[in-house]
Amino acid sequence: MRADARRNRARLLDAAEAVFAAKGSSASTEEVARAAGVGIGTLFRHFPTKENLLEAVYRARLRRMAEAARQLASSDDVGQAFFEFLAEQVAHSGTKIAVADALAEAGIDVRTASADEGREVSEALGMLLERAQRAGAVRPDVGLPELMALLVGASRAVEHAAAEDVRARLVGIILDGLRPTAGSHDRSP
Amino acid sequence: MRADARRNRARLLDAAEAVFAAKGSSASTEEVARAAGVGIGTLFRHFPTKENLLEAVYRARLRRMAEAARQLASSDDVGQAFFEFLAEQVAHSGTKIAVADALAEAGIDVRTASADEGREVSEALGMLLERAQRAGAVRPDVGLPELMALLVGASRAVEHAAAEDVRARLVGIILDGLRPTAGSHDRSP
DNA sequence: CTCGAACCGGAGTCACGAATCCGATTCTAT
DNA sequence: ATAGAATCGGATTCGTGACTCCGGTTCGAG
Repeated sequence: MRADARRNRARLLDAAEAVFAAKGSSASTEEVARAAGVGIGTLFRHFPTKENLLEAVYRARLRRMAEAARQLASSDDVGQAFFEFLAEQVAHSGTKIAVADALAEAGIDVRTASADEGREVSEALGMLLERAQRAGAVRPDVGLPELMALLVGASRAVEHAAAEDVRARLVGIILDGLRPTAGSHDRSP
Repeated sequence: MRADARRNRARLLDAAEAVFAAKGSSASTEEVARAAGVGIGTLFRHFPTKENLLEAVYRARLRRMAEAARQLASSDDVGQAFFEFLAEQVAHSGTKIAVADALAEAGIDVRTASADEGREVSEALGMLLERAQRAGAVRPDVGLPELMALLVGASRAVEHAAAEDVRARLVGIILDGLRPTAGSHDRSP
């Protein structure tokens, strides 16, 4: 693969992630190409289908997420790491709609195309969850399915909270539901 | 307004709600018309724009939601009523994507078109929340914005949980986050 | 340096879906 | 019962966006 081809492919992936994050996955391919600074032809050579491009973006995102989870799973304080991970993933969920859509589509992809990345995330997240539970930081009746669905929902919820402080409190509320016994309910940090 | 016109309008609204709930709001107008048993022309006479049709569906949904909240606000046990309301709205959120999208779009409409219904929901929900808090059933640092965002997020989350028991547990987790101190964490009812 | 292969770009094709138009078909007031 | 006004329905128009095609350009091995 030629050097310029690889560079363009990388640019396209980055641009796609940014554009889809900002405008939703119904943004046009042309816009992605423009944002990447390449022609449409180039986009379609690298990703023969829009769906294909979306899938690539999702996979990359999933891979990063799995990586983050894996790293945190071996942290000193697994409980704290667990909640930090969730807060991080939700709050900083790309810039906007990214993680939610990524996981939404991933829910489909897991069973179809991007099975590898899906499994990766499942394993890493499952590990993190299990350890956090064993450490007594998370109520024991929460399973991996609940956690993944909750992650999606939390991301969505945050999208609909404009103000920053509302977002923060929202994440706090959701995470508190995961604790074995309710934590401090202070409104200000 | 002629009787058949009114009847067709009602049919269209029902069909639209069902179709959009089942297939998302990107379903085609033709499909809605077919489901309603009328021609496309009829659809566009009643709702001159697809956006217009969507808005009508959302408004209707919001109105029903506000109505439900109002009724429960004067219940004997406001706390229980509060949680039942949320569980009901989330679980039975139309059949699929409805409430989430409805509220999502409503978030926009509230500031623009369907201001009336938006305010209605806000008031009713705010009332319900306040009373539930005063009754000590809901932690006091939760505001209306958090609650509405949480409603959206919870609906979304539930969508991504296929199994019925996962859904139930998920709702439980989310609602527990709203309690002043964690409730029972039993896995089975 | 040079040549061929691979890559780039964007004008053009094609399909799909929203919205229009008007002859055919009801309804309702008289 | 009947006129005529409003409504219905679907063939058609128009716009948008995914995807193709091919001449021009760029890379890199010899």
